[in-house]
Amino acid sequence: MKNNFIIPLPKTFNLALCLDCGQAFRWHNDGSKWCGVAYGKYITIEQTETELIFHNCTEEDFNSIWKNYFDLDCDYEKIVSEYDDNYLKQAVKEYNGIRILRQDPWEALCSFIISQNNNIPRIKGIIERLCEEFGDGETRQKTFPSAEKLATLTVEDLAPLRAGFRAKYIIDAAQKVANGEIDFQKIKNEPIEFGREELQKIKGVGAKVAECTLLYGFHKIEAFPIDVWVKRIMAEMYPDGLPECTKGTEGIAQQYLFHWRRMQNK
DNA sequence: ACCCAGGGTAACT
DNA sequence: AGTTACCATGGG
Repeated sequence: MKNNFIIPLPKTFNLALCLDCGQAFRWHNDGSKWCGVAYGKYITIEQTETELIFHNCTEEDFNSIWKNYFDLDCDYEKIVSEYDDNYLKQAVKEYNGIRILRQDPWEALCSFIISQNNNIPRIKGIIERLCEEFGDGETRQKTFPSAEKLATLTVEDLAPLRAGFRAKYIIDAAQKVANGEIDFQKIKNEPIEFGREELQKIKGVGAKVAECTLLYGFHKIEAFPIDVWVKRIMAEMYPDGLPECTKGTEGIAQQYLFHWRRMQNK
C-alpha cells in the first residue's frame, strides 16, 4: 500500500472541470474521486476544499507525471486575469479552474481522430474499448495502446471498437507515427505551423483535429480548434474575431468558451 | 423516426 | 476556390 501524495490546492484549479470539459476522455468520477490513466499510470485523485490528493502516488510519480499533466507550473491566474472581455469574464466566473492538460501526443492525436463527427459520450466509449482491447495492464486500468502496437493491426482488427469510418484513419496515423514519417519531437520543437502541415498528412486529420492535437498533445496554447460549438461562439459573440487579450493563449480562451457554451444548451 | 455530434474526403460545380 | 453528399454509429 503506497502513500498518498498531497499538495495544497493550486490557484485557478478545478479538478472536475479539467478532467470533464471535453479535452480528455479517459477520466470518470466514482463519487468523490476521479479515476483515470495517463502516461501509463492509473491513478485516483480527489480535490478537497484546501488540497489535491493523489491516491497511491509516490512523490516521484507526482513530479515526473502529474505536476506536468495538470500544467501546475503555468500561472493561469495571470492569464485569465487579463481577460477584458465580458463573455470571457463570464465564462471564467462560472468555470474558473479549467486548465489545458499536457496529454501524451499520440493519445491526443488518436483521441481527436476518433472525435470527428462524433459526440463526447461515444468518443469515450470507443477509446475505452480501444484501451481494453489493445492496451496493457489490468482491466479498467489499461494503458492507451501505443502507435507501434496499433501499426501492426488492420482495420478489421479494430471492428470491436465500432469506430465506423474512423478505423482506417487510426491505422494510418499509427503507421505514420510508428515509422517515423511523423516526427513528434520535431513538431514539439518547431513553430506551430510546422505541426499543422505535418499532422494533416495523416488521413482523416484536417485543420480541426490537427489543432486539437497541437493544443492538448503538444501544449501549443496558441492553437485554436474550431468545432461546431466554437463556430457558434464566433458567429454569435465574436464576428470580428477574438479579443486582443487572448493573443498567444487562444487555446485556453477556447476551452473556457467551449465548455461555457456547451453548458448553456443543457 | 429524426437530428445531431469537438470533421474530413472526394466529387462535384 | 467554394459547395455538398457521404461517411458509421449511437446519444438525446
